[in-house]
Amino acid sequence: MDGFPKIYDPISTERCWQRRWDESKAFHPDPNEKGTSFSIVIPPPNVTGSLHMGHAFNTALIDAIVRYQRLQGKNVLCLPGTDHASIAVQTILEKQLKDEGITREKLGREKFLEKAWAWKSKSGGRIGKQLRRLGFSVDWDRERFTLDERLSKAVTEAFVRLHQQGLIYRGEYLVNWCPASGSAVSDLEVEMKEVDGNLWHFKYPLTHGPSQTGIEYLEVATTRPETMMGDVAVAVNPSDERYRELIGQTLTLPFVGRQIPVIADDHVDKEFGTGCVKVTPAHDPNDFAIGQRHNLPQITVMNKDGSMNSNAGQFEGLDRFEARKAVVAALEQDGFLVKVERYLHNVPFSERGKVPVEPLLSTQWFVRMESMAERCRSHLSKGEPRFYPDRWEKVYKDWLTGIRDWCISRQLWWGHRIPAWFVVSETDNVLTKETPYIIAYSKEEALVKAQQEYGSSVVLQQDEDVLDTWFSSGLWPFSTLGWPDENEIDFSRWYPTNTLVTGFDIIFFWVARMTMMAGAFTDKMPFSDVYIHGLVRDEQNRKMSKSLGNGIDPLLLIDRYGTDALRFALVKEVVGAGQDIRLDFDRNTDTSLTVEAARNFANKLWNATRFALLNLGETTVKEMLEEIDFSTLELADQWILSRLSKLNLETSKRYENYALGEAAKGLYEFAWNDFCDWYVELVKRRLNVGDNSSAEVLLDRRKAQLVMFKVLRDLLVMLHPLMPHLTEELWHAITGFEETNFLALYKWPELNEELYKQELELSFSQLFDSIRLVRNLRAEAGLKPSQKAPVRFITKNTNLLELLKNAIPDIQSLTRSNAVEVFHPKENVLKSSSKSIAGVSGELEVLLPIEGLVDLQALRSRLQKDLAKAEKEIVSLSGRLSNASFLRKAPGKVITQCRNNLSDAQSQANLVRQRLLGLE
RNA sequence: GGGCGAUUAGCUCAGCGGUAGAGCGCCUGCCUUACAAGCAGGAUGUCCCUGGUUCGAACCCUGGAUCGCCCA
Repeated sequence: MDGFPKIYDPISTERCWQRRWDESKAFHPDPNEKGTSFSIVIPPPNVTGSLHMGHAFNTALIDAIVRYQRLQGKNVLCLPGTDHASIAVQTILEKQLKDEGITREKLGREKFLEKAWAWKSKSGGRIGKQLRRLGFSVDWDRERFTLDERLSKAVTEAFVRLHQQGLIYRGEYLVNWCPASGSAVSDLEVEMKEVDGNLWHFKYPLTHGPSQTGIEYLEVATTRPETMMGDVAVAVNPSDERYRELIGQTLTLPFVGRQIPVIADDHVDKEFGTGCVKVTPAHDPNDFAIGQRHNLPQITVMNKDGSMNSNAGQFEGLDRFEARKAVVAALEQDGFLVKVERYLHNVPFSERGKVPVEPLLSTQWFVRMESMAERCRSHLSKGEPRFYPDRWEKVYKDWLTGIRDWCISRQLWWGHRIPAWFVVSETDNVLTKETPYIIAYSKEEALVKAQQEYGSSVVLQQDEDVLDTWFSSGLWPFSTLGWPDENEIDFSRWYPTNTLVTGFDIIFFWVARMTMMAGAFTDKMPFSDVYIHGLVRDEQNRKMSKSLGNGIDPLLLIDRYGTDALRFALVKEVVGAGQDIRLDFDRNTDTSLTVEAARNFANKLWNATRFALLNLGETTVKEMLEEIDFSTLELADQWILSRLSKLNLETSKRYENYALGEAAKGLYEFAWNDFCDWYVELVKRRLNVGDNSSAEVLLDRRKAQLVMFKVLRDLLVMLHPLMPHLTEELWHAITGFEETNFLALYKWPELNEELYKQELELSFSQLFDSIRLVRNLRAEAGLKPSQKAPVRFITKNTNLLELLKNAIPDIQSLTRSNAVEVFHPKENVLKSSSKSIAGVSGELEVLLPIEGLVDLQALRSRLQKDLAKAEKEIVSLSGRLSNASFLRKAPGKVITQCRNNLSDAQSQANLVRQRLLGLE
């Protein structure tokens, strides 16, 4: 067994199979092949990133699903790729440029993009390598990147079509402006954070002196004093008696001197502050709405870098936060500041830029969402797609209901440039809000169109902006398969895809965008199932993130424990319904007890296989498995095959229903408990016979070998989706490496329901209980494991009696007894052993006749403990059984069980009492 | 303000109407020739609180507490 060391080395094994799968293109499906299709596109990782635990988790789940489907004989495509992550890449590159002392504007668009591509190919390659180390069974030949030529073509196509349908428009609206990245961002890229700030109260004096009732000024409260130069009105509630007489009058804005009207608007909350609200339409979404209702001007007081502009008068040039201080100081100095309150309020932050977002008026491109969302809602009402766990369906649906338009333009360079050409010659060669534009597939087409409309001397200028990365990601399930060319064979073969597997954090960003885009362009939902999983959290239950620096590098754990161990640990922890999982990790030693346990499991399987091979004999496993005859097997063989067939049924159900954690646990328990702890131990006696034994004994050995290999092989297949490398290695090992195909491309074991024997399983669990009882007694008696001792069973239960009699050799070997006897109480054989150690379980009495060694006191207290337990049970059970309504209303099955349990407890109590008397 | 989830053994989590479970950790004993990354045995719980439904509640329903997340 040179090639089979005692300890499994995952590193070399995993590397070997990864290379072989890769080189033989094992996961490169042929679209022309027969069979049911199954397809998954992976959530494209950010091309700039490196692999984190979230990817490892997502990969473990997807790979389990696709590997399972392959074993089911389907024609499976699992398509990998990355997205271009506009803002992230650009942020990184600009930082690099800054360190070199230049700006992207100085460098120029073309040079900048060259750098971006160079960086992409470096970092994209890294992601690919890392995904390979996870053993991800994707088709690398079909790897895609959102900026690929074909995917870019799909983006243009999508933009053009949406525009034709009137679903894309351009306009000046209040958008979320991120001063850090110098771009607009969408609503989803804004996160609200509670901030401990101030509420400043100011006086705005009435322009024409005191009112009839003597009011000289209105007091307004704001958290953002720096925007006051953009105020165009003060609003009060029309029903507010305090200010009714002032409506229509004007106030004079401090510093600026502008006269602004007092207006009435129902949306003003009378109770909040003074009931007067300053209205700044160009810097606040609510004020923007008020401004629209009252036809107010919009005065922008900031530049796009967050500094104050000329409308801010004396504050021009200051950064917005410096301006806040300066404005407050100036107001105070001039006597306009009434008071300052501490105030906890929500501030919108840019998710990427990590700075407060500035609501800013700006001309951008938008997608009209309502009709697209409506189409999705209608699909959803037909169960398309179906969410696992289903509660996420509600989250998805709620977001689609009352959806807002999507700002898709970004003032960035890295990305898909918007296919819009402005006819600047129509507006004196200057780009303005009024400049007409042409949407086209190419510059040439745009020119032709423009000339037709505006004459031959037009001058065109393409929009500088790019599209939101999620716009292209929204096309991912079909752009990767060849769309817009719907005749593309991959598209017709694998679209729509089957399952999308992703974290709940991107249901809106990505899942909903894909369904909307797919609905619009393919008239189908892009996948039938959405399997939503949780996030991996750190040992303190925090979300792992780059900015916290609390991420755990999966490769660190892979190097230490192996990929399969990490994957199995992650999946086994999933179990429940899309709950977050917490991974323990010791940062000082880079160790994880959870992953270590999974590694130990891998080693257990390795050694179970090692044991099997040590007992193989001369024939090959292949021959062996062909000769198996299920009709003449020993009871233990039948038992393990019954357990195995049950496992087969349960496990395939679990894989189908995305209950992967349960699948993992079920396989773990079967492998470790049923197979290793019981079956292998039982079978050792039968294997451990000399070659010149009788024909009957040799035949029995043969059967044991057969069954052991059958079970092991099926187990390896079923476990393969979760631990692909180890199982591939062991599967080849037990076939003597004669098999040229991969386990990964093999087939799921056939389910033979005739092997399922409920009665037998019950008997064996009784047998195991009996054995455990003996072991327990031996331990209490202080017998060394190596010390042989006799054991006697006494029971009046004839079934149990038979069972134990038949299993005498097994009991002997599993309890290290040198003589096992089984009696009916009528057979009066107990006299000499009244002082032996005894235990009772139900109707079974176990005696260890080892007088002299027995500690009477210990024995008595043990029996008393048993008695107390049995008596407690008797009280509880007889209480229930004497309850008339229980007998009337409870199902017969439960009552019968209750009666049986009671009679067990009673006979146990009686037996224990007798034993105690015998000790007097 | 609206919604979702969690709360079970020291830790991480299963169980979701019929006498409380697993893994890890802990204690005791074992190098029993597959595995000490192992084997055998053992200890450990007001199943967050509160009412209610039920013959019976960790599980279903009221109300509440704490923690976390999403949306406004």
